[in-house]
Amino acid sequence: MNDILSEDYERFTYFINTATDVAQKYGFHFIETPLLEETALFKRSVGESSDIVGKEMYQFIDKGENDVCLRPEGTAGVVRAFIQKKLDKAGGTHRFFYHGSMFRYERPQKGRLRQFHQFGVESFGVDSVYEDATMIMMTSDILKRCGIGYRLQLNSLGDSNCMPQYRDSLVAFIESVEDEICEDCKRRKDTNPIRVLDCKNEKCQSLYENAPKLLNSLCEGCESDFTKLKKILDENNIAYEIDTNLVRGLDYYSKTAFEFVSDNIGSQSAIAGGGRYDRLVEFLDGRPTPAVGFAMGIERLMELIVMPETKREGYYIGAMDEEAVDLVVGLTHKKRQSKKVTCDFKAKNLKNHLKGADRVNARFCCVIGSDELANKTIWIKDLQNRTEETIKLTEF
RNA sequence: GUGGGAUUAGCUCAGUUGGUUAGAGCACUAGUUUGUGGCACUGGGGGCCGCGAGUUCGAAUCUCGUAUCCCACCCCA
Repeated sequence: MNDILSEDYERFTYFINTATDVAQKYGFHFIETPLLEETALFKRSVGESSDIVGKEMYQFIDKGENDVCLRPEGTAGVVRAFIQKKLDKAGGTHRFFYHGSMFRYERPQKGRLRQFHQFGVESFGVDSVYEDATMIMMTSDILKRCGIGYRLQLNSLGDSNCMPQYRDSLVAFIESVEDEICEDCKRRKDTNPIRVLDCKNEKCQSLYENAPKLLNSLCEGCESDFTKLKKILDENNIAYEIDTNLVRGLDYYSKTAFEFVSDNIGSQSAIAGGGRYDRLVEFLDGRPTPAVGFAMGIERLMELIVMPETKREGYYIGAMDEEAVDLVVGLTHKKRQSKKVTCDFKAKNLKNHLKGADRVNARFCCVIGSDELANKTIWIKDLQNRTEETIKLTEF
């Protein structure tokens, strides 16, 4: 759990605004879904075998005996809303983006919080691999506009034609070496066998060199889509690495899987992840609808965002005489109808007012002292150009 | 769920073998000319030393418990 304020808030909103602008340029529309959903939704979509559902959900029974939980990710809720609004039956394409809090009960560490924020995008109704490429381009655009460097990792997970077959052959392979692999891998064999491939245990790794490769087992359709995707990215100058071990942790992904990683933020290096999930809508009782999406973890991006230079803005108004304070307050109220104004209620000398104006990064420092009070004028200094003038109050 | 580290001023941290009134830098506030900013100088405010027990003449310091945070594993954004 983390508070977001001051400079963090500046960065946070800067990211949301930038990502929103990019998503809108791609023709996506904002969608807001509830933080609370029925637990069953995530069990059916994310998958019972995943850690997220297995042990990381903030789950409870509410006063109406409903089994609910705070959403651990964004896609399931958006798909639920998509189906509930009968957009699956309406046909056509529907493109959404969202941002908000997600909750996972895990041991916190750098870049991993129990309440965190994601910015995500979901596209429904487009089965073309061009849409997959578009998702990657959008992610890349957002990161670039925020000045964030990244590596893009790419894989294909196959579809219902080729994936189950591959899974079986992999499990058979694991069983052939089961006596020699680590405890974690033995567990993974049952929960999520593909995960064994990126086990960090060296002994396991050497054993798995001979394991069947997912990319060699793709069916014709998946194979040609993957080839096409790489071609599109090449032609649009988006660099990528093929990572045959890249497996999305959520059960609903198929075909394209991608992950953007940063080497500069500690061990939690994934800053964005996504892929295609053509079967999810029908898993949740909608009409079969191809879909693809991605999500970005905002907290992980925070320290990587390069903020634009802040410019001096607005006015600072202060008094050097107690008698002028009331006047200054009135002027501030008037000026605030159109400008950002900071007002200091304490009478102090000019130097302190100038310091104060600097501190709030004001463009103009306006001061009324005894001379100005007598002459009904106000002294104004442009702190950027270092020019100054004294004008009549009626002109201020 | 497993392992390690930390907790002293608003922030980053010193603090000797246990010994007077617990320090520094930054930040804040004021003054250095009732009139010129980012710098400098001088002063000032600000601490349940995470919390609770214990040992001791005496604990920020030693012991135990507890809470919180951090880092890593697992997994994920």
